[in-house]
Amino acid sequence: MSDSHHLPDPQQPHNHAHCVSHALSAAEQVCARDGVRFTTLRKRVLELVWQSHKPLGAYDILETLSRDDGRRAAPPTVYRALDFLQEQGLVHRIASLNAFIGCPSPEHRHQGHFLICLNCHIAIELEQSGISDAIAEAATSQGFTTSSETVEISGLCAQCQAAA
Amino acid sequence: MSDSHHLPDPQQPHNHAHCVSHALSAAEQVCARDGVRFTTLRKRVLELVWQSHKPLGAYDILETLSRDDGRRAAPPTVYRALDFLQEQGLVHRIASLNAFIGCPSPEHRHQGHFLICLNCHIAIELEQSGISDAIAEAATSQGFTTSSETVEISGLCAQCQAAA
DNA sequence: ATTAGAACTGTTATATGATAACAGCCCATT
DNA sequence: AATGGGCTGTTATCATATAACAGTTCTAAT
Repeated sequence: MSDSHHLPDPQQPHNHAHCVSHALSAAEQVCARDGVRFTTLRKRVLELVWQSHKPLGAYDILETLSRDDGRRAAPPTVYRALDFLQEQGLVHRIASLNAFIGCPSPEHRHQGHFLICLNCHIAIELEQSGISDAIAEAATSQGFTTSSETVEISGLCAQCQAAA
Repeated sequence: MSDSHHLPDPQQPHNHAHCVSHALSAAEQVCARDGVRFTTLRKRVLELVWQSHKPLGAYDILETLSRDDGRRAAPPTVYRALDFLQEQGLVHRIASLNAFIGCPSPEHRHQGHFLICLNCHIAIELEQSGISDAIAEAATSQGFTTSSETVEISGLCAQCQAAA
């Protein structure tokens, strides 16, 4: 479980196969650790979510799945897999997009905070950002107890700005 | 436009009629200032959104509207009004709830950041919270240019914790 | 090895949230 | 009073998500 190496910056060109294989093996480990079943379907869905760094809609996944199998899969098939993956912290849901994205560091449970590019549609998960601290402070000041955080920042990523 | 007085804490019992009348007159002023039409429909929808401090779904608004008029209103009627109100900064959309809530301070344009109680369903808009600073810092560190922020914190408000 | 129960998946139907497209109306300006 | 832009009505449809139940597969206990 040596996870001290860096994952590539999703904004930069990179060998994305590494992202996928890393995500899948991390998922195997998480599921083994937690004693839950990483079934074929769940693995396929996670793999599809990881096909890029862009959040993917449930119906997009459904379509790919249906095409691959040559028969029409139904929504609950995908939603149940996605629910499972979210529960295990393997994917995050992006509320502002109704879409799902793979979590790059599922071994420790956390809330995802995202930068979402309006141009290339990539979503970058922020880690150690100070945002959680600011939220905790604001919540405390109102006597509020936090149980989940939705933080989704839309704008332009560095690459797309450079291109424009 | 003297707006230096305090709005009541939505968590505390308060004379909610004041909230509504304040919101409506603020809206009148904003629309007059910006040269846009605060029509009867738009006013009615804003009033409905302000019936409580709980985010309200578009179809809830639609239902009330239909009931009041004795005939079935159609979704675009409400969505167009809501779009307008959002554009003017008079309401915010809560992405994690697919719902809408009145903005307590529409005179200056801003992103809403919210604490949302899972028990009583009230949403408290944070003002001056330090969250924006933390976001700006995180975005800058990634070379990202922010154009909009979705910040929605779910948990338990002070009142509901006290009650439990 | 067998089996009973739990967990997972398939399938049909439906709920819920949002928008496209076009017709008609109102109202501010001329 | 005419006209043109903006607002609203209406129908149809799309997009996202879930309920309910049937059937299958896996696991754990015998």
